[in-house]
Amino acid sequence: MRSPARRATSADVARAAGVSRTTVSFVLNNKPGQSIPEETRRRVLEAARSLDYRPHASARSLAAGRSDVVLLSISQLPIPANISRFAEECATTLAERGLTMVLHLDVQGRPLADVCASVDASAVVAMGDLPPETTAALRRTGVAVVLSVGGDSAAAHRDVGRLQAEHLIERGHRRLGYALAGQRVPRAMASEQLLGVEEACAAVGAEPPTVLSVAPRPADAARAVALWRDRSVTAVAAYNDETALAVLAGMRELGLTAPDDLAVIGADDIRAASLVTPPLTTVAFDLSNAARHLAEVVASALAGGEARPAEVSSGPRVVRRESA
Amino acid sequence: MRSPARRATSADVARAAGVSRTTVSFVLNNKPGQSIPEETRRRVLEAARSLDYRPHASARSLAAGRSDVVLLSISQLPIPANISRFAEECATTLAERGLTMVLHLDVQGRPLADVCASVDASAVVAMGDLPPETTAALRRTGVAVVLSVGGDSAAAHRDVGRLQAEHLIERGHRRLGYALAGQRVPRAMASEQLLGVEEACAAVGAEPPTVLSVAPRPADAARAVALWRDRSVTAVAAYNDETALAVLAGMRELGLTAPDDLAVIGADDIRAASLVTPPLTTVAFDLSNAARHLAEVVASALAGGEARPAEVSSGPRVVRRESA
DNA sequence: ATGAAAGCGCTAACAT
DNA sequence: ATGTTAGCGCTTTCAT
Repeated sequence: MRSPARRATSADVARAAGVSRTTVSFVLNNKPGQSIPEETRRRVLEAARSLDYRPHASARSLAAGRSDVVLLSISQLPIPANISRFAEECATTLAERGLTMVLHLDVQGRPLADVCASVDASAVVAMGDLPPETTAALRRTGVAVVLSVGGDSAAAHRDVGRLQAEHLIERGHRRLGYALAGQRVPRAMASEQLLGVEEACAAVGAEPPTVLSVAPRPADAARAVALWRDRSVTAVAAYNDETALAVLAGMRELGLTAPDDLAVIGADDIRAASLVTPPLTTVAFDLSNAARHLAEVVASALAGGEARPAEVSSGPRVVRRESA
Repeated sequence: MRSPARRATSADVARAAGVSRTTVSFVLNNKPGQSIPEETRRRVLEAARSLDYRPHASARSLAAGRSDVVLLSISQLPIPANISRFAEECATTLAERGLTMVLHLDVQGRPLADVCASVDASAVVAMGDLPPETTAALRRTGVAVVLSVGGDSAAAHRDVGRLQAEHLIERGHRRLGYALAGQRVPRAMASEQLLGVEEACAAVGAEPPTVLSVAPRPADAARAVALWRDRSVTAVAAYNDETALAVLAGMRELGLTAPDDLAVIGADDIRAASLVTPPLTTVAFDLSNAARHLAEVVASALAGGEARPAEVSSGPRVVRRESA
């Protein structure tokens, strides 16, 4: 009947180092404005290490009034590849600042505020838009920082759309189509991107794109393709690579091939993009800069600064392959 | 200069309802063995609602000795579609039991135990294997329940492999290949699946599969394909759909087509599988039953029961398309 | 430079 | 049936 292996507390560390708990707290959090002799500091650190001490998160945040948990709320499912990468980068950067980021799949019928309260998050960043009332609820729950990326404030997706259209236009196309994903998708993201396409068209005096929604099924896509060709569209920009793949499949069903019968450009650069025939031209966006930037914003906001929604630019670039 | 909008505490609720904090705690957690009159209960609930009261997670877990946070640790990146769905289902089921599940991307050079400590998780389930020392560290950190799915204990992937091979064998193939993903992947998952393939081969007296690793690049895949054909392999089972897509791309590079020159079967049924040419035959596995089951195990373990690693079966089935 | 002491908001014996 | 009380482990002001 062995003892329950109680976890080491700061009192244990204090005892082992022969100092008070206050001192332990000071050195472990290296509180500024204290002048702790190197020797003492060393003893404390050593004691903590040897006891494998980890502060009890709940006690810590109860006392301090804020946790160091950041919640990243994702509302797209399955989680797109670039968002995974974004999340990873965010987590890493935040970790460097002593913060812990975890993901939440915002697809269950459960108020975001509930989840935040349960994990005691002190910041939440949402991919996509956040309804104002949700933001308010979050604030009321005690979440200090609420940010959303890819929402209205993010110019990133507009750039993606612009790039897609510019690439197509450069290759001589004048009548463009835009393929909306036939599934639930953050409205703002899609419409920003479309806006970018429209701007690029307008810039060269071309007609606005013919917007069609295409579900990820060859048959559905074929219908859309036929429609575009009726309207003498010669190139289409798709909301994302999966949608672009669907368009390609639709074309195949009609015996058409890209880019000659219809040029197609996607967005995301998912793995499959380079594995199909013809390999899909797409706009890759590297969210990792954005992620690092965002993480900094969150961290400094939490540290007392202001939470400016941060123009998150993703530095999109076209990856030219063969479909356009 | 308005007040900081302090969050309502259980004391506020008690005051509003005209009872003690103990009573509030009892009715809010509906503690068994107490006989609270309906009237009192109603008053408390009403007060809580009107104050938009949410228990402070850290205070609660500090006092109770355990949080209701469950961490799902994922080590594959990008997050595969079926794992997203699995996670969603888990979260939903756990929520019904009052638990909150969040995701952790286990790819940063940060000990899992650290993260658990930071979010004060009382259970962690890992997709894939967990090194024994990690498990030990977790335990030491105070994590009550440690489970891993897709690890040694999960027969699920073996079934996937068996199904792949059986499908191929049924269609007359006797010399099989197996395509390992050319990237970091949970060892156990891959080897379980491979084991399934081997078993199915053995069952009909066929030679064991020729295992080759293929990176997600057409050129690399082409090399593998050539090798298989040298060895008179006529069909290959791939670790997942992306790998299968790569094989298909490699074949195309060699002017070969599936299933005639080489039959290919994937696993996962990702969206792109149905959008390529030829449409990819694959094994779909619905992890949602598994998820619900797992959630139950976690919940009851947390409630005092034992944490049996749970035979998580995913009910895989082959989705026959045209590549095999 | 270090320590004593007072909470943070909650739960759970124990009393009434 | 409800209230009193004592912590949970930590941070932080105020003394020393």
